[in-house]
Amino acid sequence: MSSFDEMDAFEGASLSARAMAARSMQYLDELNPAQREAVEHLDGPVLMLAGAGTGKTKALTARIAHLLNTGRARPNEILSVTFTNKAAREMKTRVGRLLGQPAEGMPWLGTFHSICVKLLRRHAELVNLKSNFTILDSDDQLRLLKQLVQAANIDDKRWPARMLAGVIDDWKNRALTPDKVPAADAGAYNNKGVELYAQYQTRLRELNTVDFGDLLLHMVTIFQTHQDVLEQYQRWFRYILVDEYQDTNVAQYLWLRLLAGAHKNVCCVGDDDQSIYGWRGAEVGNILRFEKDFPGAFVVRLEQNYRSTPHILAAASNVIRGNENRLGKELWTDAEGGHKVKLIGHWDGEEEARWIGEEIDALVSGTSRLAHGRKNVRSVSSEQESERRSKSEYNALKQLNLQENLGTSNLPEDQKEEIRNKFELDEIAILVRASHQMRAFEDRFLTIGLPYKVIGGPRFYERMEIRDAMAYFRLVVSPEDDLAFERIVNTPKRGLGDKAQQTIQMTARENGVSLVDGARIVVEQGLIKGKGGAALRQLIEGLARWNAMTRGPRIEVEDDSVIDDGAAPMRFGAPEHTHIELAQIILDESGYTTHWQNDKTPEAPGRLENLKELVNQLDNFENLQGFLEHVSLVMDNEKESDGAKVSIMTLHAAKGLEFPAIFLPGWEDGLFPSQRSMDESGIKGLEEERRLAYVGITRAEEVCTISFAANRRVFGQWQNSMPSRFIDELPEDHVEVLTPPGLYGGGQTSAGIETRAAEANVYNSPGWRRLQARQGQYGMSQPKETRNTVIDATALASFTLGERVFHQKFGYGGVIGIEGDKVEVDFDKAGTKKVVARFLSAKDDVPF
DNA sequence: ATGAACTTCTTTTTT
DNA sequence: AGAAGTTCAT
Repeated sequence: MSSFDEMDAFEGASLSARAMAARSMQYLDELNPAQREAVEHLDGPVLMLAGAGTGKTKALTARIAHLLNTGRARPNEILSVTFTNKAAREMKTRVGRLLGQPAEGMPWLGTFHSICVKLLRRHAELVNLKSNFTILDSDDQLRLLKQLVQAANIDDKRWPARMLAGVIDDWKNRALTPDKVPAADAGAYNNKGVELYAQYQTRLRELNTVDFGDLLLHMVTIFQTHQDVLEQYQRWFRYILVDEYQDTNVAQYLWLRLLAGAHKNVCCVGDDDQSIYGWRGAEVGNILRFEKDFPGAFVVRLEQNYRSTPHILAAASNVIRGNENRLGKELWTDAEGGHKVKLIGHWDGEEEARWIGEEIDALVSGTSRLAHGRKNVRSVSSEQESERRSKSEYNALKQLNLQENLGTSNLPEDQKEEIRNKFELDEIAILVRASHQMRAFEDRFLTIGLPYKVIGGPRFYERMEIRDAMAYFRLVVSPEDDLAFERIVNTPKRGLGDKAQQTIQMTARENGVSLVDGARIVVEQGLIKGKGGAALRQLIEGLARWNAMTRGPRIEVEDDSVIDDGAAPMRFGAPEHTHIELAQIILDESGYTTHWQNDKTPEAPGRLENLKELVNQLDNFENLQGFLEHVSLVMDNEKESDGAKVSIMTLHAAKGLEFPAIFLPGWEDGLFPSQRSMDESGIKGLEEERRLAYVGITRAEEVCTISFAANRRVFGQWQNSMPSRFIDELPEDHVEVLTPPGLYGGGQTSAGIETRAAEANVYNSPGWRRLQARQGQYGMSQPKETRNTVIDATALASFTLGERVFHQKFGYGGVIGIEGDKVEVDFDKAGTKKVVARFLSAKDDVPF
């Protein structure tokens, strides 16, 4: 590895400090006082507590510009870490714009993971890896663990490999190598957790592979055990910036502390109220503890919000106030007017989807009652929004038309009003708690022809055909990738079943070689007869041929010790085919393309389409290796957007985004807050759910509509539920309760006796009564008929001994005793419990 | 070895 | 309701 001096020799690189100094410092004038403090306080530890919509990214990018402008650091000496690729991209473009040139000179602006890959490639040998290690995806990880579990003779029914994966992930998040797992965790995974973890790590090394957690873990290990390496980077990264600090886990925290340990020029930006990744190992404690970790830290709060109307802010603030452990911030805004947060209840999930669909139509056509007088709050729109707006020519044109219409035309007042109130589809988003909620909306929007897109949905690179194709590429690039081999030996079908694959495995193991080499031996010795043998020979020969095509003559490059260039030190001459051609050749010659061409299922054409898209994407990369690495790190795909669409996404995926109009459906106890969260993490879990609610509300600029349904299909069975407890936490003065359609006895929704049963149940719930009380207060009419007859269908259900039943909290079980309305159940997972009958449903019995 | 019929279990959230 | 995994007949 390069020495320090060599790095220093790189002084004149990229943007020179002098060029920067010549630029104006105009960006400072655009900041408010708090932002400006955060930007100008360059040295020593800084904690920037930035509430939602307070111009955090603006401050962060201005800070980078200022570091460069004042000559504190060169672009490649600033380490700037984000969590998501999206955030990294945005930072890059905005820094670029600020500097008036592309931010290519900022090689260390990226996600934790992408930066760690770069570092680890340079120091792989220190943790017994080769620098061309591959990165495992979760699919492969699971397959590998399954093998280990089976080899250890563990019943993977009782102890699923998934669970082991979770345990190991958790340890890695806490920066624990197998030898450091505390005794308290020894019982994990049936006492075998630690042992299997160690085996897993060994296996990964054998395969020259790392999983996601390893990227951080290995670097922490290296920094902890190789002082010289650490010091080198401590000196190189003169300034460190961290975005979304509240989401860091222990490993990331250690990594940062090690790197910042010498100069402590670290600026962490975050919002404890937006910490929503605790389940993934994020430690809110990191941000709460910052001042202790870095004594003398300069703490600055950004509290002026540029995004939302006062009503929306008030609603969000009131909800988050319910949390105990916060650093405490109060958002405020200059803006005035705007709409109250809307609240509406529905009969069931489908009706909720239908209603939202109609409201979106109304918003788009300018006739929505949700958004009268939109113009009043336009001035509030934040920077991000105006950027988005200016990006879209279509929108710009529309703005022009709008002004023309308002100013010069003789349109009647009401028509002008309509134009004023119009929203674009891409200004509207639906944020759900759990992704299964999306289906109702997709179904509905498809039938009414409303254009929508699912953000962060099933990802391009996670599709079966893409992963298959990638496995071929991987195998061609690195023939020792056994996992890739396993994936594609019999895809497309080659007549190589379990038995044939076992033969290959055994041969490989006996000879101590990779599966590809094992298979080659199998072919040479003719261990597999007939069709399968011939097909295997063809595959092996193909792999060798394609592998040869990846490179021309090999060229040794002298160690280029340039620290800010992540490229591997070995290069090859120009191959005969471009990697794009090669990819096509691989897919065609392996028979994979044909496989889908012959497939009669309706999704086959789409899959072929995706494969084509995959090959097209290769154009953006120099070679297959580069592409593969990109994919393993950047699993998201920016789909080409043809025309404006409504966005549907999870609340988690919505963090960092904003929309003029937001719909928040499914606010029902058990769904949101999620039952599982509360069961697993108690108060902590509930508080995280509440932060999620806060994140959701604060995404809205002008219109925020919260809704809940009395009935919802869960696992194919109807369940009724109470409005979310968070609804109680909304401040009445800032909420308008809309009258649910179908409440007046009539309507499409009441369907006979079943309706009555469920209505009785829900309308007697405390949540519903609260809602009704509120409606009265707002002068809205009561339902014509108040039904007090309690006919609770589920309570009437009788159970028999031995019957299979389901409980929402405890899962499946068998009935072992009955006492009145209490039933004793031996649950598969939760043990024996006595529960009230109405919380149980017969396994094959629909409650209504 | 393969596909069709049958089962079991799922639902958080993701770099 | 649907995916994913299992079993069974070809």
